[in-house]
Amino acid sequence: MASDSRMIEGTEDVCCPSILQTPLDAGEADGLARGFQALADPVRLRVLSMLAGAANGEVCVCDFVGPLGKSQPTVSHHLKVLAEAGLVHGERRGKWVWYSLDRSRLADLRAAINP
Amino acid sequence: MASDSRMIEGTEDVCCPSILQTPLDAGEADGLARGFQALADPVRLRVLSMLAGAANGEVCVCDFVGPLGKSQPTVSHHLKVLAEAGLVHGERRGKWVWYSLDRSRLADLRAAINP
DNA sequence: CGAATGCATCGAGTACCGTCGATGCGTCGA
DNA sequence: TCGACGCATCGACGGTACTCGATGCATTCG
Repeated sequence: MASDSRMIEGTEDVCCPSILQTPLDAGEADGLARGFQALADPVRLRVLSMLAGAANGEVCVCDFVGPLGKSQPTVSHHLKVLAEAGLVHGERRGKWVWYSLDRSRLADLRAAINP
Repeated sequence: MASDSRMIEGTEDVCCPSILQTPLDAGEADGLARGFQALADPVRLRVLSMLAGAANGEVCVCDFVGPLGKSQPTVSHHLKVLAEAGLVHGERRGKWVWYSLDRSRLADLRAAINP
C-alpha cells in the first residue's frame, strides 16, 4: 500500500524551522511550504476564521457550506487539505462531523516567519 | 453604516486582517491568501531565509542562483512574486540588483494567524 | 563604439489546484 | 427494514503555477 503520508521528514527535534535559519535547508523549506500552501486559499482561511470564532470551538460541516458559498464536495476537499496539514481535526458524532482548530499547529507556522 | 472602529489604530488601511475576525470577509480572505501563497513555495522561503541572514540585509540576484540550484529566469520569477507580495524590495545599483527583506510585511502575515 | 555581463521578459511544456456533479458509505428516524 | 440525511470520494474540466531555454534591455568595460 502506498503509505505516501508525506510527513515532515527528519529533525523531530526541530518541530518548526524558522526562515531565519540561514541557509534554510531545502527539505525544511519544502515542509514549511506545504504548511503555508494550506493557508494560501481564501476558502480555507475563512474556514479557519469560522473555527476560530466558533462559540464551542467546533463547527459542523453542514454549517460551512452555506456561509462559504461553495458546494459540499468543495468544502469537504478543503477540510481534508487543512486536516492533512494538521491545522484542523475532524470528529464524527452521529451523522455529523465536527471540525476544530489546532491552534498549536498554526502557532508553528507563525513562528516560522517570526523576525 | 455605523462601522465600529475596531481596527487597530496606526494602520492606515485594512492591511492585515486577522482570521480571528469572524466571519472573515471574502475579500479580506482573498488578499490574505495571496500573501500566504507567496510563502507557499520552498524556493521563495529559502530566498527569504537568505535575505534574513544576509549580513548587510541585502543579496544580489547573482548570489541567489548558485545556492538555490535554480536557473536565473526561475530565480527572477520568484523574486518578482515576492516583490509583488510586498515581501521583498529590489534596488538596482549599476549592473546588479540587490534585494532586501520587508520585515513589516512579513509581520502582517504573521499577525493574521495570531491565535 | 563594440563586446560582455547582469537581470527581466517571453514562450512553451508539464504538473498541480480548485471546483462541481455524480456516486458511495455510514448513520439516524419512521 | 427502508428511506432520508450528512459527508467523503471519484472523475473531469478549466485555470494556474513552476521551470527553463531563448531573447531583449540596460549597464559596464576595454
